[in-house]
Amino acid sequence: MSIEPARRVRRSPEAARENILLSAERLLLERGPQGLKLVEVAQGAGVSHATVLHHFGSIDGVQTALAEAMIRQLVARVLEAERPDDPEAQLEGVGQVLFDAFESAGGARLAAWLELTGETRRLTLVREAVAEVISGPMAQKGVDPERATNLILVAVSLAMGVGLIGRSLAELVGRPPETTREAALAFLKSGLAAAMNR
Amino acid sequence: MSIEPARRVRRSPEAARENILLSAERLLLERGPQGLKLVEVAQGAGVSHATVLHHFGSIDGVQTALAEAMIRQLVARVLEAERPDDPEAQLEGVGQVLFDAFESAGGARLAAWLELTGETRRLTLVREAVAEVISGPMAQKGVDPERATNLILVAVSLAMGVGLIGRSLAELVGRPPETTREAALAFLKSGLAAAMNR
DNA sequence: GGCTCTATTGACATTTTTGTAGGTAACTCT
DNA sequence: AGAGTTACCTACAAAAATGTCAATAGAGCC
Repeated sequence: MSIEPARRVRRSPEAARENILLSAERLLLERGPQGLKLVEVAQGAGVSHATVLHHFGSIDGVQTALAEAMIRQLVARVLEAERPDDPEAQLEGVGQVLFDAFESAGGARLAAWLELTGETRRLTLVREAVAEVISGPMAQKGVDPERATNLILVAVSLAMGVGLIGRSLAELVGRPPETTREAALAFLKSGLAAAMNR
Repeated sequence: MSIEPARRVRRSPEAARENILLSAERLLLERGPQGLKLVEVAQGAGVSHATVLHHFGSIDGVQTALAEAMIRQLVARVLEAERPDDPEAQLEGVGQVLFDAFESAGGARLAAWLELTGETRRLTLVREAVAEVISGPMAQKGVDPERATNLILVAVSLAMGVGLIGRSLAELVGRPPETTREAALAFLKSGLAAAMNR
């Protein structure tokens, strides 16, 4: 019996990259930064590691591309909250969405990873998103930019912290995992309300 | 000229371990989890990498020990805030200290690292610290345990987020780096006040 | 069908990282 | 001073991870 050469799947460059990045993201999320190895990424994507190199040049290339892709996702997700025309409803939902974004799809873990890796330069997209919120719904509600900025800084930081350690923290003190998130959301909401009424 | 065998420093096992962990911590903080290599740790500690293995068995041993040591530090730092006998003063300073703990000495980065690595089991110490605060100053001020827990969850998460991305975030939107921290602290303080008065 | 283009791959080469073994030297105790 | 203990080192070995290269095989086009 002859050895069958494995049947190849040939993708478009874009599809190939996306496929690989998907595997990389999965790995990053469930194994941590340490688990981002060339061969594992390749395996998870169902291709040889040479293919990964072909598309990204090096393992750093993969990291960089992954970071960019994830950030794009994160920002897009947050900005979706701006859809409704009513600024009131927008702000109502903004906290919700913010928390979702950082909690699901590993947003917080992404940010933490970026920080730990020192790749904070890559965050231009985030700046733009923040600017958009400040000049958008915030301004419409008459919050002065200074205060609006502060609020956003706090809200994002909080979402980050909650997304990262919220669940474990709650479980650690014997509460259901969503407790942190709910408490934080309530806390944020009351703070927001206080800031708007003046 | 003869080759001088390098003069050896002989430490006690404890001192040796501490020396090595110090180097490891430095590396973790400035290079990220990826930078925690056996030889680099050894170099930074001024010993051969074989010595590191002698004391910790493996690179994982180093990681584990480091995590434990750092957590111990973090918790100790937070609990220091309980020194003053006056519960009012305690709560006044608790936010401050919490933020310090997570910001300086890489507390937030440690926590993030733990999360990303999935070593969250190791956090028993944290649970104890939280319990202590709840049954200590909080109870004395008459805050019911449920609400106290929620407050702590939020405060810790916030401190975490601020410690991790606070500075970059502020700079990202063109503010001085301490802005996030100050805003968060103010936000937290007003929230705390609200929670106490009822 | 035959041609071109290139995504894909296996096999090899290199570098990095981790781990092992045996001897040496610093310290303590008698 | 001599002996025992063990932290420490150098040198070597093994494994893991990254990267190179030439050949192969899908897919579109003539």
